Amino acid sequence: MKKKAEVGEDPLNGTFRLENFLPYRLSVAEEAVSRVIARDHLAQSGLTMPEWRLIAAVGRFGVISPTAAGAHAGMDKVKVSRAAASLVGRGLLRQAHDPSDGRGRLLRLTRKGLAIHADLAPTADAIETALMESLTKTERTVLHKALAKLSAHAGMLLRPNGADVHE
Amino acid sequence: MKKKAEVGEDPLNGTFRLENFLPYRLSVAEEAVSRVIARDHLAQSGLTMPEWRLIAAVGRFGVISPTAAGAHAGMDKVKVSRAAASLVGRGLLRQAHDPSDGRGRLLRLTRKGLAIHADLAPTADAIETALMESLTKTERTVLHKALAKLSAHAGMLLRPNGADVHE
DNA sequence: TATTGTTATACTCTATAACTATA
DNA sequence: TATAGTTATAGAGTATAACAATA
Repeated sequence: MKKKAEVGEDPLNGTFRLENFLPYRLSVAEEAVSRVIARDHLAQSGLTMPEWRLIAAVGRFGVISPTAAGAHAGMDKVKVSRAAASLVGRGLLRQAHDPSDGRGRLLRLTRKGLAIHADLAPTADAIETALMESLTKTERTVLHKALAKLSAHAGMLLRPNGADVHE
Repeated sequence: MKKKAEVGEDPLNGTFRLENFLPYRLSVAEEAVSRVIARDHLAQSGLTMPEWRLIAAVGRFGVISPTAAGAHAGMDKVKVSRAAASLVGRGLLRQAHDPSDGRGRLLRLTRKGLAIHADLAPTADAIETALMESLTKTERTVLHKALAKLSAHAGMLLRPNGADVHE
């Protein structure tokens, strides 16, 4: 009787190591980093990550449409719309009609929003510095480049067409 | 009257570039990669990411406790418990009582679960290969190392104690 | 007919804590 | 009292599609 043998047949043969799997490591790193930011910075300001990103995008350009802001912050229009509504409610953002297009809006920060934005840049620098401390100069450079390549490549794999790996 | 000047005072001065901010780039890369996996692999098997990870952990060790599996898959006990319940419901996982500790459980894959696990390793290799294609050998090596360092460093920053950046 | 933006819905995830059963 | 695991609950995030107004 080899019943037991069938069930237990060398369970280690397909030695796949989750901890060496790039997507897993990416996910772990991303979660750890997000957690630091959420706890040490967002929590105090009462901002969510999408709100924080929107403030960064609007603050950088001064006046910008929701669509353009979303493109810069990696958010779709629904997320932008909700983050904007929330920020308006807290008096950090102003939404005006675009005089040149009746459908469009123009976003700009209020004085309160600008104050938060002014804080945001040095805070982000501090975060980045704190995180980057653990890396050598080469690692920092390569990491940035590798992440950019990975994002682009994954994005390409995602296209409905080129989607197939084994083509 | 300098009202206008106050509101609009050089909005570009704190030139913080979200797209160069490491946590943002990490998040973008992670999302893109997750999306590829979810769409091209998980969707077809009907597995969620936690379920996939749990199968990987159990499949690798053959027999393992939920706690130990969670430690290997980066999941807390609640997530493990839910993923396990779901996998048991689909006939992919078996939960037995730990004879040496009445509180503990022992997880092992069913034959069906083993079949999925057997598929999982080559699939993961294909994903990894497809993603890594875009990187040079050096970039791959450095990326792995940098992610490990970053995770560890962020984890350290998260400790209730050492939490302070400016100590 | 296409586009900008808002709203609705349903689903997944996450975090916390309460709970059980053992130790 | 502490630990292994389960269950409950509420909050936040996500995706999708339906919708209104305008182009």
